[in-house]
Amino acid sequence: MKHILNGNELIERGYAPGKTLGLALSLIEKGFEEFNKEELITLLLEVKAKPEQFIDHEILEKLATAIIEEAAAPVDETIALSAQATAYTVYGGDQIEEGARKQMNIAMRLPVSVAGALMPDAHQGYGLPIGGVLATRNAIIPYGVGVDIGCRMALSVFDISESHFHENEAQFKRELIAHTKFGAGHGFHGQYKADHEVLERAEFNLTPMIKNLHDKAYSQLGSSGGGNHFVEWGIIEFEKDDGALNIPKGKYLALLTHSGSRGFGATVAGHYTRLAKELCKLPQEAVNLAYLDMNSEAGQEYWLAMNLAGDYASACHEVIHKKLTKAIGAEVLARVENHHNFAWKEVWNGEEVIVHRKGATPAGKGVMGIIPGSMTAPGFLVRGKGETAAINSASHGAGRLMSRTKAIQNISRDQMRAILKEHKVTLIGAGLDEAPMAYKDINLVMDAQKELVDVVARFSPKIVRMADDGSRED
DNA sequence: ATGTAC
Repeated sequence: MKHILNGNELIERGYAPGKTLGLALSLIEKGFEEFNKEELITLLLEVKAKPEQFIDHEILEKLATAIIEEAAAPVDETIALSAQATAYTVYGGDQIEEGARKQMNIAMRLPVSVAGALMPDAHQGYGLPIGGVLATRNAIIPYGVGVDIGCRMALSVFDISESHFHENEAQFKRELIAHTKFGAGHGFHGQYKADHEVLERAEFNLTPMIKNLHDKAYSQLGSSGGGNHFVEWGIIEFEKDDGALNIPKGKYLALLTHSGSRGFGATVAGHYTRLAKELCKLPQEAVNLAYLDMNSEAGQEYWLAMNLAGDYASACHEVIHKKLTKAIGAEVLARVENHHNFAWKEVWNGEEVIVHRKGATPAGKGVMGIIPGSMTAPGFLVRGKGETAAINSASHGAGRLMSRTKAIQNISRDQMRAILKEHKVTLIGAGLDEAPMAYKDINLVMDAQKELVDVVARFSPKIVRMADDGSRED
């Protein structure tokens, strides 16, 4: 090397480390033989101070251009992640895929993260894993709630015996077909549209975007959508009297529904995720965890819209249950419901936090919830034990064993028919991606969360309706 | 999860 000038000397004299420093060091090798070290430093500091005077310089033009560009570039607003992830508890660890753990590790490095937990049905999602619970300080993460805001379960227990149900299965199947609606984009039209007071809520006027969704929300009220959503008749068994629900031990007909906030919630989720990504710049590995400050206008807007979507999802279940209860002429003995894609303000370890449950069932002490299995595996009515390490949560189901594509490739129609026959389950709709074999063993998942919930009753699906195979439904 | 890309 011709010159004895090194990078550290330039940094000491006020050159910022990075692209321009490297450029300066390489360019001085292309000439300046007559310059001594001090003269070189003076020259380079001059370029840095007044780059515009050097933009026509034969050698230093590139350096001057880079300095001007750097000065014009916006300040890097990226929020740094903590080097160390805050510790969190994993339930059913040996059944949880690596991708879900990696995502949770990143979430636990957010500056707003207070506590987290992975439920035994956890698997990889966008941002926060499905089956992930995250408590934050004064921040709400749209992708920590999930795309289907207010996705939830609802159960009605009827005063109808198992034998009465079996003697009239054809009628129950008929009513299930008559009063439910499945498929992406689908809803009710004209006189078939349902009504509910949620449609009168003032929050529908919160923003023009939300106002524009009112018609769609009206039309889709009481519909179920697609994917893993279902409406099913089944038999629920209480092995002992339940005082809280006032249900004597025994078997009853029950209706179990799984669906969310349809197109309304999906559009709200998409809008505020995009907004959060604009307002909250995070490193590449964490972009889908962009959060909104709860005190900001956007944060407050999302909070109201999310709660509206949650109430709308609840209303959809209520409409389905009312229609079917009326159709079969039954009396409802008990009703249980819960969100499993939502965020709540809760106190955890003495601090008010925002608890995000993305595919997780609230399981505070004494809180009832529903954890479905699959179309042939049992679902469970549970009572939370209020486990602090799990942030008062439990799994939201069995969790997937195979991705949708893998299930379609690996499971045959015959296998599907055989397992339905074996469990005496009648199925309307559904593709192979929802086959029972695509899911983990719910019994193993329940075993892994004995510290989180007690089982109150066991639900066995009998007549299940889901959306037809994806692609062509029109 | 959702109509088809704000």
